[in-house]
Amino acid sequence: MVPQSPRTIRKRLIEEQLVQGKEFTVQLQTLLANHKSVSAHDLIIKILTSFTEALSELTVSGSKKAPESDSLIGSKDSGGDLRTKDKQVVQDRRGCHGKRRKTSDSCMRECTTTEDGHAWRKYGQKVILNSKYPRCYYRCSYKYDQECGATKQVQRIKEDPIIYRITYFGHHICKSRALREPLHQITSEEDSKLQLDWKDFMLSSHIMADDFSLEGVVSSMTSFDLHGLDMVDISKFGDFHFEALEFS
DNA sequence: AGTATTTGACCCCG
DNA sequence: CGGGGTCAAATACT
Repeated sequence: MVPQSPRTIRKRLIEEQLVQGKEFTVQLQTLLANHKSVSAHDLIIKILTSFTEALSELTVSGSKKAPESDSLIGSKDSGGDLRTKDKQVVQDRRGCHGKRRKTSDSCMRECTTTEDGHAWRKYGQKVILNSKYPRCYYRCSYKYDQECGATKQVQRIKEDPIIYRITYFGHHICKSRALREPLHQITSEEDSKLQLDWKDFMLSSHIMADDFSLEGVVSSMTSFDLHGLDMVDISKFGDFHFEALEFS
């Protein structure tokens, strides 16, 4: 008997949780098909527990994120070397936040679309050394509404077909845009686009086939809370998204 | 008018 | 010291 490494054990635990989550969801699908939505909430809770367990396993190491000391007006930090310029604005704290650590939890994927079902607000763009295309910085649109700390970076890496490298940081604790909108407000055109976007997103996760892609899928799933599920057509996510959960 | 994006300033960290 | 992440004023959009 070869002793299993902690990594292997963790991976097995995560796999168990995800497989269980998959089974629960299949049950839920059957249940909803039979219009017995009474115990659906129980199943949803089980599903969320499974994914949350798996997610916490994935993020337990290296996720010691520095709390964002959001701009306290007037409290200059110890450095405080605001450059002297004619147009200097007093108490300008631009760029005062700590640089993101490489160890902070992140996942990367390469997609043909930047759409991922979440609402993002662009807050910056930078030219990157030795890169043909600029890198764009996005934060969750609900950063302040729902204190959601998720961010992502998008950088085009290839033309024809256009491929974007998208790096996600943090996890959404908000309800995503798609889930906030009542189903009847989504036009058929938007609906089919959403499906394509999701398919592309999930397929790209499959292509990446590493721990991080798995984390991305799981973090996406955990944003489906009870209220969201009330509004969303679950069958939309039924056919394709689990193929991304298979371990390679 | 309210909201989103652009863009240069600012500064942390390797 | 400079690359790159974030801020926020200016600008564009709806």
